[in-house]
Amino acid sequence: MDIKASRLSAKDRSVIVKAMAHPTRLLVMDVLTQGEKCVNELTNLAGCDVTTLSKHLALMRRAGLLQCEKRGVNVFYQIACPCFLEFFRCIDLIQTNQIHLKRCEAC
Amino acid sequence: MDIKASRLSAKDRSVIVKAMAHPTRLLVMDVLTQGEKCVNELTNLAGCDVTTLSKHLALMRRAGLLQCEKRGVNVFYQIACPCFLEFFRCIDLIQTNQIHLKRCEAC
DNA sequence: GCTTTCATTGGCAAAAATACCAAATATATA
DNA sequence: TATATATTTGGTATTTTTGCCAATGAAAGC
Repeated sequence: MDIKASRLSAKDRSVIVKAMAHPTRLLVMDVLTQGEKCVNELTNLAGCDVTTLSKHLALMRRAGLLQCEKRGVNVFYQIACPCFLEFFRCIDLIQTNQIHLKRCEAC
Repeated sequence: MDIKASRLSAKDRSVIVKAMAHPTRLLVMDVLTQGEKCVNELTNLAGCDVTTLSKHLALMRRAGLLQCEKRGVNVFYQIACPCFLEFFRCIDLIQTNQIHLKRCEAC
């Protein structure tokens, strides 16, 4: 079964994009492309307070970026949508591309 | 000649993602997928003050999302990287996908 | 039961982002 | 040159986001 994406409004899109727009959250996304991790592990990798990371994760989950599953005392987070690898490639390309583009003389 | 994207840090990526993370800026991106537009036209579509839109555009340009060209009194903006159509499809899919995903019982 | 570990939530101060006004700049045209 | 139009920049009040502490909840082991 194929899922057809309906067109979102700019407002709705911004909720999702904002949920990615933070260094810590992008780091988490990147780490999770390797597979699921629990909050504890992610906290060590991010190097911030657990409570801070927990709030980042909750935000990302509400936006539909992540899914989580509780097993024992741990809560494991994983990426909800596999298209992010493509997304990051795109983002990285923007920066690289920039160097090759002719700058606008007027601006 | 093919451009190879180097891997960016989460911090560098966040600059680019943040530059998209606003309803008005996403609207602009969407409009510009149809082709270049001048600031005046974009202002009418966005429905905010010209000075506000101008600052949004400057931000997006600095991040490498947009390019601009001055012709006469007008400054025309266009998308710098064609991969955004793919990007938006991905974003829209997240929301649609969300409905189909099993919610995490623990969270 | 009590204790420990893992994770989330409430609250709040600090930092960042946003939006408008006023002013400046640039270009075309009379 | 003076005037009108298009756009950008400086300044600032307002709103939003962020990050930590303290407190709470939840599961596992003693």
